[in-house]
Amino acid sequence: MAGRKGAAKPTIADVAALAGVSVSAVSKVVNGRGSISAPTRQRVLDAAEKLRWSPSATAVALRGARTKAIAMVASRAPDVLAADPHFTVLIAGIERELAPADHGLLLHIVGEEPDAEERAYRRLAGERRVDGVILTESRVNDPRFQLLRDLRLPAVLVGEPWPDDPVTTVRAPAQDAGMAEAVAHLLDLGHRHFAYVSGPEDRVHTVFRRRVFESALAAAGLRPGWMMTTDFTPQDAAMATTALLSPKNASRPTAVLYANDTMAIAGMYAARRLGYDVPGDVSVVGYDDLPLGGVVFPGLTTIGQDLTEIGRAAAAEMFRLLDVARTDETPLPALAAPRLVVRESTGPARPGPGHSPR
Amino acid sequence: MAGRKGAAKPTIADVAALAGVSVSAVSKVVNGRGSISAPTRQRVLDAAEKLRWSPSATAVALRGARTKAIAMVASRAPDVLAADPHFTVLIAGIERELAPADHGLLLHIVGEEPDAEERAYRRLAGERRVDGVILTESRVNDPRFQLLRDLRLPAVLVGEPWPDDPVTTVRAPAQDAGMAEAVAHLLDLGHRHFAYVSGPEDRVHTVFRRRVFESALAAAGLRPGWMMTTDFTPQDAAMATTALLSPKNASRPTAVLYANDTMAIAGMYAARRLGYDVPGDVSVVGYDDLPLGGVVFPGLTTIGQDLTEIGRAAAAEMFRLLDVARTDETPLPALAAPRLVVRESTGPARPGPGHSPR
DNA sequence: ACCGACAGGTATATCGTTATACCAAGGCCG
DNA sequence: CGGCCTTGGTATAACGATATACCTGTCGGT
Repeated sequence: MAGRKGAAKPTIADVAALAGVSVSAVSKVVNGRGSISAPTRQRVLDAAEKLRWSPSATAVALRGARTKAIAMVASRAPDVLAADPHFTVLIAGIERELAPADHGLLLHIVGEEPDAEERAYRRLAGERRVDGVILTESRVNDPRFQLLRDLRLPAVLVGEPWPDDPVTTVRAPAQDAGMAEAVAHLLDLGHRHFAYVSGPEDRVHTVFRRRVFESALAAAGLRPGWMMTTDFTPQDAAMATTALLSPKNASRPTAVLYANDTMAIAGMYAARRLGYDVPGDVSVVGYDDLPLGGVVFPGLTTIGQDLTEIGRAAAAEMFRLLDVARTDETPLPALAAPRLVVRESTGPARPGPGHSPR
Repeated sequence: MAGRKGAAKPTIADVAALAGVSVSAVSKVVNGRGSISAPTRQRVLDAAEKLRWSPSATAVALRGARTKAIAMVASRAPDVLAADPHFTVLIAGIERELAPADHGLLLHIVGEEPDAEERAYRRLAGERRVDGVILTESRVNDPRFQLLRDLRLPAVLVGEPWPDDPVTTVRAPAQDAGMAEAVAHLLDLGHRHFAYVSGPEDRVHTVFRRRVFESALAAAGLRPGWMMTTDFTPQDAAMATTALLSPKNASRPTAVLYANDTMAIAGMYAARRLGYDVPGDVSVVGYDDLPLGGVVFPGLTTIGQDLTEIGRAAAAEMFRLLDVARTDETPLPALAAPRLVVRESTGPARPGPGHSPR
């Protein structure tokens, strides 16, 4: 019952035959290149419509044109991805630009082993599957940029690059604004003992935000607070928080900042589990402003960035690199700087440091 | 400094020239087809290695072979994706099978408009970009199966299909086991007033789980409880919960089940915000068992399923459909039925229904 | 009346790979 | 020793679309 028309997929030759013209004529019509009379054009269009024909992407790609596909390689362990929708939101933004321009997004999730990642890139480039690559999570001395350069694959990085890394980058202006605002907010509330729970050490944004964090404290005449490194999982964040707030820790922080929202949420409840009140005993700040932060209780104070817009901007930048005309000519709005979103997880510091639970 | 070798990408002809053989010989070596003497084979392999050559995916695809790419189309609004890592985990599982077999995953995130989705499929099929499609979120009278059949694109559905929908399906056995277990658990704890907060009505799993929920209650001689429909966002779940627990609601439920974990977490804190204790006043149950449920406080009791394994199984099933040999010959373990994971968000029902907050 | 320009097409080489058909040389058997 | 198989290759035609080169009328200008 389904598609009783001939079994095989139609080719440009079928369309030409049905329209009674040559294949060249069909090609010209669909690409608007030569000069074809209106009636002929219409016959071709009708024939294509009738046969449900559209040019084979592989044939077009082989002919030397573009693949019309962009790759994104995410190198995080599955259980990290399982907790944090960060990537999904970014991807949704990328797709918003790609889809209307008829480009596809080839997604690769590779483990954290570095050679697995390199192999993935080599395959992508060697097989000429994609026109470009969007990268995230820049690392210190990231080998990927040089690799992609060698492979002659255009690349766009989302987020902060290591200084002088030669790569096109998309990021909001005033990257440090959010963190600075958060520290100011907490200082206002009387906090003097801080901790920062970061992601892995090799991530540029870990190093970068840590630096902003420390200099904001230094500007207030405070020594850098506690620095905890995690693997980005909420479990690890909970463990780090438990260690920070342990009664054995004589100089417990009263304010803890986390590198993403899910870690902050995990930390917030780890504190509660220990008997601390949030924000009464400990103030908590996240990063990203994902929807979940708005519905937990207490609501999560966090540093917000519009990941969807950042994704769109990255895709648009890739199109610029590839010289692809965006379908929607209206320029994308400028990216907004990260901003502090104050909810309920931050509050006045209790007088005197080193207070105990209960 | 980068790649001072000739600028252009090497082709099979370059390899053949360097090895001093014909292109056919090279092709035979890399595909292991004809009979080639060991020394010749080695020279070819060395040449390929030296030039960093690998066969162009487009050329191979054009030749009539496979694209070596699978598509997955997710049709959820971006803000839903932003909250729920469900898809990311599934995708990670799919990739685990695809990557070693050198297959790519082409991801499309389309809005919820139904024609946008159809267009996406038509493009994928028309352009012959992928060998098959993995579907999720089966809908009632889902038009996609017939469409993909017409387009002759192999499809694998993840999750419960509408009865008699003609599609290859991957799902755990005893789909209703988890929900039944949860209801039994709550009955044991003395609960008699239930609510179910579901996703959109047109999703098959909404209808299906609702039915299991109702029949489990009926088996205990109870009338079906409250049924709330949401758009899957945590915000909507919070609103639904607030309505359920409103003092104006004379027959408030003492146990609420949610269609996913983020909704359950949102619901749990909506209840707390109203002054109810969880699990003291209200018990809460989620679905999926994502990592976050283990770190919130109180820990989320939820119906767990191994989404990563389900993703793997879907990819493996696709390979079976496409007649692609899996690289890892060891058969995948059978999928486990959804099971209740008891944490802290469920507890004994307070005597007497209709209790008030505080 | 003849030339050139132009509209409206057609024929064909090309992209990189693989499969089919083919071929040459050597060994084995009757 | 002639015929036939096997080994180790080579030449070439696809795959589907596009761009280049080419052809054929028709019209305008001189």
